[in-house]
Amino acid sequence: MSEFQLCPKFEKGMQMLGKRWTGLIINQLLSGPQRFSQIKAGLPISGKLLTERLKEMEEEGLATRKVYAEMPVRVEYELTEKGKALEPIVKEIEKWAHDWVEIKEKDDC
Amino acid sequence: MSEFQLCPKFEKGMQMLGKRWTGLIINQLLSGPQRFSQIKAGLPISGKLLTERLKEMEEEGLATRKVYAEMPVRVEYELTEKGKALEPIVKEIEKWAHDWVEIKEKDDC
DNA sequence: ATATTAGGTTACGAAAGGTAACAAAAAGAT
DNA sequence: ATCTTTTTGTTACCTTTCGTAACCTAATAT
Repeated sequence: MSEFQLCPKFEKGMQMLGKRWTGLIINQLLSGPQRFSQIKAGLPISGKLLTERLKEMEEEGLATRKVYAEMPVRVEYELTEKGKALEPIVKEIEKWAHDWVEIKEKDDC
Repeated sequence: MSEFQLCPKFEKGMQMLGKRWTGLIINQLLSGPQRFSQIKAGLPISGKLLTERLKEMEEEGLATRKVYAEMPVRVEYELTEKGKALEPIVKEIEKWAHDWVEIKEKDDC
């Protein structure tokens, strides 16, 4: 017995956000274009996984990758319109987390 | 070099939603308390994973499990206040998916 | 005794995640 | 010319999580 009247668009969206790190990377990029090492410094993610996620995000049309052939090469990632449109979701998650998530230490943020 | 000024509550929230199936299960339960088999019928998830996720959701305080000792046993899962408070997030994801996700087939939903 | 039904659990191979060492490319130093 | 440094990855290797299918339990019905 299997009846999936689930909206495929919604399911797809959930799959994207429901992938480890993706939401946090988007949050990081919401504050503006950033280079690889900056994103990495802001999150407890390994280089391997960050590369992987950024590649996926490019393929999904959430972010763009730009290479600047400078001194040591500079690579910047920037959210597309589609990516920036995720901001309300991230903000709602922030609100919810603030109101409902308990953390041992007194980390009020 | 690692500088994580990331809010732990936010990170925790992201970890919860950023886990496969969790978002879709919450969406399913937003329409009211449901028994195990109903949830399973509404999603392409295996019984094993559904059990696992529901257990995690109980531990996180997102849902409760009630056993009714009837004919064949009936087990119902229901969102807590904390769980119901996720509704705005789910709605935002629905909106975003509707506006931005493209699907091959003409599944407008 | 056997079958049925709901809600799981177990075993096992496949896929994804995490860590750490290594690589490419290009400028600058020796 | 060779060596070093910097940034952005990549590879090898091991652990954890997923996914499928078979099996289990308890209570009734046949």
